[in-house]
Amino acid sequence: MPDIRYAQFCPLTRAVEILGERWTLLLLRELVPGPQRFSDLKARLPGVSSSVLAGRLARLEDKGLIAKRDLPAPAASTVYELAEAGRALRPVMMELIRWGMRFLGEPCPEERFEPRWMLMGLQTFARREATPTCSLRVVIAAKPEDFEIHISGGPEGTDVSVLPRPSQACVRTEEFDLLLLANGLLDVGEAIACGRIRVEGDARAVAAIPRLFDFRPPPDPESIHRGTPAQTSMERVIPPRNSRNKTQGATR
Amino acid sequence: MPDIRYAQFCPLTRAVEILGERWTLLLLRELVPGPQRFSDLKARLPGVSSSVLAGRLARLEDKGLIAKRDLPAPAASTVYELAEAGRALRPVMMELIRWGMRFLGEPCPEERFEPRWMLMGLQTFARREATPTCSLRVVIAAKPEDFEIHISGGPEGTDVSVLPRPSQACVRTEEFDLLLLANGLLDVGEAIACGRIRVEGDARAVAAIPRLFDFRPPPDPESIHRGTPAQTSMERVIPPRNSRNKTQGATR
DNA sequence: CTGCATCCGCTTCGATACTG
DNA sequence: CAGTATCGAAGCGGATGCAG
Repeated sequence: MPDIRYAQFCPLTRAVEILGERWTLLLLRELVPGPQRFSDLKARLPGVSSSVLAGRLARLEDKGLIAKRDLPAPAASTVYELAEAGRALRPVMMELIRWGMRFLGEPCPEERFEPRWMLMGLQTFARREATPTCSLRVVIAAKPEDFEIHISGGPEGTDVSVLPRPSQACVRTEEFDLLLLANGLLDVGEAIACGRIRVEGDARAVAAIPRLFDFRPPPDPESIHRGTPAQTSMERVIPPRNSRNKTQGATR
Repeated sequence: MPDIRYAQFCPLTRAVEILGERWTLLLLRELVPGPQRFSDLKARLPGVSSSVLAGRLARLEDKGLIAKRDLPAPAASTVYELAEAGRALRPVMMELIRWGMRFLGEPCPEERFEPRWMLMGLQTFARREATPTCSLRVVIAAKPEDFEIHISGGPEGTDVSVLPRPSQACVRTEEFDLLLLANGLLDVGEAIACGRIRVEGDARAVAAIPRLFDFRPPPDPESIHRGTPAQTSMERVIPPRNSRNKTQGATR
């Protein structure tokens, strides 16, 4: 399994040499909430073949993104978990999630959805200015097993985690309704009224959810500075040199 | 050229469906400093085939990442430039550059280097706390033509741009010596003394370069919170359930 | 000369089967 | 459960051709 090489001395090239293959980033995303076994990964990545998955895991372990660990006591199995270089990908994934939101659209009927995929999304769009006063446990009902997300006040605003927190309230949702609640597409009171979500404990913790997140994309800097965005580029306007003429060495 | 589809309702999946193919992100990187023609892109991306490049360009235009524009007056040619969704990739690229720095290492002899690849790198590692007092024009000597980068004080600390700025000083460097200067691997006085760089104007602008950038990677949050990073994961420790036993529906 | 389209040999991928 | 082996299909790199 030879490495992909672009033969460029550039940090972005180094990154895509490691991350740019099929499945690689999605595989790493699966390891963010916690360690996973080979079969867990294969089951949650529909369409990936065993050999490709094994190859990816070996490469990523070799590069120091993930580590293989043997479970000790009862479940004698091996799990894969993020290593330091893999954990350092969090800002990359969050920016990819922020950017990818504009293409999310509506879910196609044949598309899968795993509740854990919301974890980093909620972390990405959590407002740093807003801190929840009540700690909330969210149970997302899912088919093989439920998935829990804890929303509480942290040192840097809203804290979203899978780690257990003491919670004053608990809400049970289906599918990606938590996402709809967070960006205001699903009204909290309405969802409670029609039984779409079920709340126990302090209901204000659930009512506060829409204020804790901000899904709006950042403004385009080009449309701020200049008037006609269609005429301008990101940095320079045009390179009007045609091929190699006499102005070759002119450094102004 | 059918789209890559992972059949997952997830913003990260949407992002890698568009960006995850070979060459795509490197192609977009080439458009960051300004518009480029088809042949420019093909020349600067060694190894890419015409058909793949044409396919990528068509797809990216279709998705709204880039736009095709016909040059008006003398050079009757078409150029590709970033559109809004392509410009919005800047944070993604910067985080990929920040992450990829740990794998940059030394340049292999067969690896290419383009001065423009340093632009976003310098922007990524520019310290927000430090603002240069003198504006500096950097001319990087390159083979087909030189490349210019302007380092000046901006509203958000150090400003690095290809756009022309009024400059109090000018320095001429070779290859990636600007990178070495910025992270302190090449001493300014020493480089001047041995003729490796040539300075005109206020020499303090060049001497200030190492203070304007910080290439250190951010600390691993895991190694801060806990004592034994080898034993812990990013979020949860282990999922010790073995296959499907009776605890399937227990939500604690 | 630029901007592709076409063809060809090679690598990679996806699906299934098989094994320790 | 954790992979390895196999095989047809698709994607890719390189060369060539061709229209504007």
